[in-house]
Amino acid sequence: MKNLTNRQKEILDLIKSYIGDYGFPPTRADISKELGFKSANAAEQHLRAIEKKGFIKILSGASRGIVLSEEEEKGIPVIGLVAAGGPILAQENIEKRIPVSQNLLSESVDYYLRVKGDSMVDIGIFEEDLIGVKKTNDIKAGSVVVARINDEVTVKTLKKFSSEEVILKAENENYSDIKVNPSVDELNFEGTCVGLLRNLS
Amino acid sequence: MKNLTNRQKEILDLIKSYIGDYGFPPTRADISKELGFKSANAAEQHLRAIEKKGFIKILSGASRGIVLSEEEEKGIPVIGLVAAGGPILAQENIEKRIPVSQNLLSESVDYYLRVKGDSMVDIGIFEEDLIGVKKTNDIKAGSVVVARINDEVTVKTLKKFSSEEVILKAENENYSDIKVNPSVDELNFEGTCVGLLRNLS
DNA sequence: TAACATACTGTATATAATTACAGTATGTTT
DNA sequence: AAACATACTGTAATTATATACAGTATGTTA
Repeated sequence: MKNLTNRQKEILDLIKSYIGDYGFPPTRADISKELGFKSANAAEQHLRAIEKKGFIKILSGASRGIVLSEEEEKGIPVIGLVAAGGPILAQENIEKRIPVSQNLLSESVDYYLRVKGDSMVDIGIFEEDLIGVKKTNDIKAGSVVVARINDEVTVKTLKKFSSEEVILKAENENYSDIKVNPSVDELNFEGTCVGLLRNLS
Repeated sequence: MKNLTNRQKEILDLIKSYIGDYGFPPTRADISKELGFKSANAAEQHLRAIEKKGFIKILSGASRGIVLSEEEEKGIPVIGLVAAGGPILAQENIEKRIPVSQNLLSESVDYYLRVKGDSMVDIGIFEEDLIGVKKTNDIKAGSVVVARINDEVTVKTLKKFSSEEVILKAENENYSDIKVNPSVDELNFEGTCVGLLRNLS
């Protein structure tokens, strides 16, 4: 599936948000009004382009006949084990998908990560829990982060964050802090933990 | 909200199932075709009646402008504090609703209950967490249950369950077991805990 | 440099869709 | 018995919507 241009992304986002608001897709005129087009045909042509790239299906003749493609509806990916080397969201890491539901966790979740190990039990994050992760560069000390140190993905509380030293704290007294020197070790923050799901049944 | 007639229910169900199939509501003609009406006006008048009873909202002028009412979209209720005396799911206890998403927790959840207190921290259930509760009579020792003892609602692990004695265990060493004699105290099981949601952000 | 994609405006038209009005028939409520 | 709700058919008008065609302008790809 080819990539959308920024403008096309804007239009696709508008369609999704319109459906969220009204429960049905917008007309060409609705889209044009929202984005300031003076001709409904601008929207029409964008829709054709987006359809060509496979993100939507246009049902000919039907009013508001815009159908989001499978991929679009799929929902939020759940990541099990992260294969070393690749990006977290690589296809092979995706265990399943959870249907989107906006208000479930207050902030938007980019993916769910299945927790391995017991290093966070003291703040109630247990093995096999799913933590909701938001991809962000806005990393703050004190928050629970998903970090990648030399290709290994770990979930910890960020205790200290400076260019000389980063301290990651396990919330379990049996574990000691992880100290990383960003100039020596490769350190990336994959995101911040904004929520948690657990199946008990 | 008045009750729908059977025919009106059929039409409402058709609308929901159409939305499920296509992602947008049907036109009057679509409804008529599906139900065998020879006039689109039959559908129109049914819609008006259903709107009058509060189950849908018709957006005037908009094609396919049928919006399911709050109650129809329901979602799963979130219960905050439970008012003494009444049923848990009474309207006044419902804090908000979370959109349905079937696969979120593996079993079906009837409602979410906001956890008060720290009596379950040892198994990672913290204050303000939302536990997913399934109403069931199939109560098993070892599972986390929502019980009502003399009108007070509590979440505990069910340790022993017999007609002479019921033992509810707090998962926190600072609390001791609650022993209840069902023939003396009023004891009801509201449901079993099948999952957990937590907002961290 | 030609072909093509992106990103629009502007006009026009066929058809999709809502919706009003006029009926018919049956059953229920006051 | 009158008034009203349900459950439709049938016709028609207006408006909503999709969509084709003709342009303009800019940037990218072969």
